[in-house]
Amino acid sequence: MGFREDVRKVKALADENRLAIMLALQHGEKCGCVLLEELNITQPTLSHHMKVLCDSGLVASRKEGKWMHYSLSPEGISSYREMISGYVRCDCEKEETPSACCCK
Amino acid sequence: MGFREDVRKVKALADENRLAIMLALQHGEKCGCVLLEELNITQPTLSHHMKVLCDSGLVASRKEGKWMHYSLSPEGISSYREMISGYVRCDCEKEETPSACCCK
DNA sequence: TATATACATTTACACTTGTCAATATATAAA
DNA sequence: TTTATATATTGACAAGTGTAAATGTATATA
Repeated sequence: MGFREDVRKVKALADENRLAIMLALQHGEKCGCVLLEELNITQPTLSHHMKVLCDSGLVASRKEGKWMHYSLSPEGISSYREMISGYVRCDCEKEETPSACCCK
Repeated sequence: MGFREDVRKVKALADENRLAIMLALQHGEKCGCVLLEELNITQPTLSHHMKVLCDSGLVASRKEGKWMHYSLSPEGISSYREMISGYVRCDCEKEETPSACCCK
């Protein structure tokens, strides 16, 4: 079974601060120093969380001068949702009215 | 901020064995002893994972004699997907063609 | 009652993870 | 070059987590 990579992606969101970062980036790109002001964590801790999010593919980064700009990755988001959908769904396709299933 | 409960739900899937259990239950109800045969873990470990999944709401349990029958919870699945969608999405609603966004 | 089976709980341990202080690196400005 | 700013890395530590052995509990059967 090769769930290791999927577990890594799931774990990328298994933290309060990283959930907060995902919300903070929903309205567009932000640099690290701005995120740092919004979250009650130190700079090394933020740097650690951004690395986890970027490694998962959910967040993309762009360096400009001495600033790092972070933004949600459309491909990463799409891929993440599809991955989750593979595990969090029932077998309704074999039912009589699959389109009415809760998992849709 | 109150991400604690959401983090707990995310963490419910942040384990290889629990992902495997979600797949094993996709085709319908199974009792613990059957799951035990499919996974390479001991009985106490399975019991622990089932508790985590049930507490998250993703899995429902039903006791029948000395057997515990586990199944995916439609409500739990629906709720989980909605919760994830709240974090893993961009701000496309404010764009010109939100329906064409990757996050849909 | 005695025995067997299915499952839960307790306990202990190794491993992982989030955190911050200290330090390092890179870039821009004075 | 010197100084200030933004970020990354290292190291240490406490807390959390997955695991299995041992044990407990409930139910069914002989």
